[in-house]
Amino acid sequence: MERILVTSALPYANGHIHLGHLVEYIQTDIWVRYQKLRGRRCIYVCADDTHGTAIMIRAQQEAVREEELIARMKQAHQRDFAGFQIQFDNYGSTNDPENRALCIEIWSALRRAGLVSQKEISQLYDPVAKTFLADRFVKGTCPRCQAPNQYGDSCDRCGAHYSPTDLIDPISTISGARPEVRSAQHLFITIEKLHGFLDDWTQNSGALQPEIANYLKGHFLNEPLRDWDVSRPAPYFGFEIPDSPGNYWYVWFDAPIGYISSTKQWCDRHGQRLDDWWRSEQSEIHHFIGKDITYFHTLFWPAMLKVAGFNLPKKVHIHGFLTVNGEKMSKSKGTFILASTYLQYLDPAYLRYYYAAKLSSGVEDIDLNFEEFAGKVNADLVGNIVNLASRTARFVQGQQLSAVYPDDKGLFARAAADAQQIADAYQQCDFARAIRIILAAGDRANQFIEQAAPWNLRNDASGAERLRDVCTIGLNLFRQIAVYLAPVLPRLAEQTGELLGVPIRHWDESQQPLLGATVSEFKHMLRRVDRHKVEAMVAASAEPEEQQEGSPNNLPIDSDEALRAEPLAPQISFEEFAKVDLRVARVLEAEEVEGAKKLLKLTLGLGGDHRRTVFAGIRGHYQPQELIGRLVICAANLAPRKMKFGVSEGMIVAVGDDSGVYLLYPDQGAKPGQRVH
RNA sequence: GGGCCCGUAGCUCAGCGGUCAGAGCAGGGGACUCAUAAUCCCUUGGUCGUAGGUUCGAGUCCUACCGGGCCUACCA
Repeated sequence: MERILVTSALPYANGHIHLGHLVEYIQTDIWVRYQKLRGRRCIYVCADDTHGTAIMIRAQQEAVREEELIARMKQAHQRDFAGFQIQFDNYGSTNDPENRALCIEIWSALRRAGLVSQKEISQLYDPVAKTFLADRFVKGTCPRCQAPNQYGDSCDRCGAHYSPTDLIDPISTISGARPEVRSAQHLFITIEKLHGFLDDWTQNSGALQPEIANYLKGHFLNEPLRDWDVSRPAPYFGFEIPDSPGNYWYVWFDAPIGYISSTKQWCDRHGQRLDDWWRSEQSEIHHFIGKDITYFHTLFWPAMLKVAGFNLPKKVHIHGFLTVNGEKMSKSKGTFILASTYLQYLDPAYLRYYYAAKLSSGVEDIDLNFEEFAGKVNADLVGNIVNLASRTARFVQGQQLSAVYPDDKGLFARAAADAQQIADAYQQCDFARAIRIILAAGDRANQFIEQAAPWNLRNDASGAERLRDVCTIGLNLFRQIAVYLAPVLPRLAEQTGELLGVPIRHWDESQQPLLGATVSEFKHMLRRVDRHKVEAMVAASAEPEEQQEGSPNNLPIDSDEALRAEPLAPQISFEEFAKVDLRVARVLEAEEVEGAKKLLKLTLGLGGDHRRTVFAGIRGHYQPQELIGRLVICAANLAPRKMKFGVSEGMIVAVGDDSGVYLLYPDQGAKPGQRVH
């Protein structure tokens, strides 16, 4: 195939990217990077989905123009994606002029095919906000079970389905006004006329996973397809329909067209013809979507493409949802984690790897379990894979790898032969299988190094050649794995290129060992997951208001063990307390103290040039790296104390004993130098 | 109401009609010390949700039931 065009679903401009979205974008990005690594001509396009009532209302609430809102959100989305190394070839917007032009083109085709009809629809209307109300913007009392505060389409208490006009005492969630029933003319697409085509395409084209094909057959295609309502009366934020003034295309009509218009933008920038990508036998289209938007992409969208003469998707890859610690993401539990929040605390490589290790080609949900997340990354990635480089490169720093590949008992050849299986797994989106095969190669490599014991060869001149050979093998086995993992961990592939002086560019580099290359100084490629940071991320994501809603009965029952172990000190006066000057300080530097078992040497900043050197007995409980930048509380007027390793000019406040030490941190907003009162 | 998916060791999963059901992590024991408390070796652990059926033979196919998740078109 000459060209491969890949898309992810267009994120809605009404909210920020969170870890649930990222399942899809990371999955797609891995697949695209795999294709590119194989040397295939592949582009990855996406865009912001910007239209609809929700955007209009939000813009009203924030008192900005819609264009401003969506521009701001697009910028935020792109920054989040870049932070996770998701590499789009083009990122557009459904509000771009290219999209309008393509909407018109496809609309005309639907008109010409006689598929557009007009019908009058009765809908609830908010007279205050002056807008028609989608079901989700209406609340009221369930007509069946009398449950209050139910949405306009169904009751989550008794499960009844009804029309919003059946609700008792309905109110608009936008203005609080009582909605009235109004009717308006809507435009419909008679998708039933394409029923035969959809039967065939969904069941026989191979574009859909079997369970999806089944689902469609059992649910939609077993009866006449209902007409699809594709217009909304003004006011609506979207494109006005040229031949139906006052009506706008429903957001789900123009959203998928964004796939094409984003491609168009890329083509215009690269001197390519759009038709070579969207109307060509030599091009295949792959959509990656979540299961919630299945029918839009497997019924309406193929119907539109068919009528307008575009290529049909070669494959619609449908994935499940993300749960966190086994439950739906929850704002109150701090498991509704935004991409930007994650990036403040953790390396994106962790999540890319973790998702890859859990993703298969099915539509099952995947669970992000933080305990497993930390364990998997630390054990598999750092302990097994990266450790291969870490434990061999240092022996041959600044030297060259052997000129002839030494006898490695067939290890390199064996892993080279795995390439086909790994490639198949990537191609089928069964990344979990790819990772399993790759990890097995890592295990074999570690076993080899264990047996070859390079550390026993280094001090012996006669062992120098053998040492070089062993490290040549170890580093090549590592590099081979880095090639296989390059789609998942692009940064690791880059670092491997830097270490060995030859960049990784192609899958086939897994097939031949690298010889004679000069080994650079080894630098850590990936740090272990710091569980404190995971906790901090969850804490930062928790919405405090909802936490307070928790019943007092849910408070943990604390033992008085700590109090008994260390009884309260004698009472003091306020004046005595006030003598202690506690200050907020920022950790500017942190390092382990040579020769000391428990001490870390910290440089604290109190703002401006005011600095203190403090020795704290927290080594083993905190990594120096993780402390840098944090705010702590320091006893600032304590007399300096000479210690074996230098003078300590204060103390930092912490609780605990040898079994665990916990630093105290000021809440957000505190500034260095502020006094504790 | 209808539909789809899932239910295999404490956890995450592999196994998709045929050797005594496997891996990683966690747990237990040992070795090593090059490495980011990394690595290596050994080891504990499952009547494969339940009950029937098809078959010479079933986690593996069929049926029912139980449990969990999700979807159900003028919701983005």
